[in-house]
Amino acid sequence: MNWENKIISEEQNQTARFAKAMSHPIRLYVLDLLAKQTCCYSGDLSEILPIAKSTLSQHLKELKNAGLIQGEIEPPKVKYCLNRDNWKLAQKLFNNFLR
Amino acid sequence: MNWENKIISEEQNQTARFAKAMSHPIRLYVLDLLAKQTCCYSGDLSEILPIAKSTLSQHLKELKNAGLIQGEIEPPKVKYCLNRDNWKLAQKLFNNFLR
DNA sequence: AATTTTATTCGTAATTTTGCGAACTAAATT
DNA sequence: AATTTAGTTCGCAAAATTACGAATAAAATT
Repeated sequence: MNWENKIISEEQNQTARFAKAMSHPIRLYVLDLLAKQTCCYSGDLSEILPIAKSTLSQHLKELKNAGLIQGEIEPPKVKYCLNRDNWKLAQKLFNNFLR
Repeated sequence: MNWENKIISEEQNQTARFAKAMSHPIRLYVLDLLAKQTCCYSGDLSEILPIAKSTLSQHLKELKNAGLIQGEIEPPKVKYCLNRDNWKLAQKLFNNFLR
């Protein structure tokens, strides 16, 4: 869903992509948590959130695809952290957009 | 899609709702336009945007349902404007969230 | 009264999203 | 070598989203 028809700018497309990643309460919760602390394990999230592990995995994958988080393998666990660069980019884009 | 399971706060749910409204390039474009000028007619948007009028109507309806815009009937046209109160709320929520 | 203008709603189809449990992977432990 | 632990991927179903054209609505103009 990338309107490159010169009507919608690349900046707008990127903002929409970030918004989409944030548009599900579970994903927003995960981002919120990661923004407030350093990192967390997938298992910690799985204990808190009332969804199947496979569903959580999918949401984490979407956040990764959107570039907002990254996962480091610490066998047998996976530690997730914010992607700080893209988080800053999101700040910038939404700040501009909502001005 | 409103997780009122005390795990996800009402603030987070509201932020996710706004994000969802912003998650489509066409809707983002409309919001961007309305934020930069005062108001505009549905017909103006229809001329600019490469989608059917009925599709545009649906997107405008979603933005209205999310509380981000409002339409005033000026027969036979409809003038759309930002809902400034909720726009401010969105600013606040995203500012907090992305901090 | 018939027509024109502007926009919405309806009906429908294609695609995407969301969610689950079962099956699988990969490393660590027994 | 078998088991345990932590997560992901697969296969599937239900629901939501996106999009279109046709039909409709409502006021203004002819």
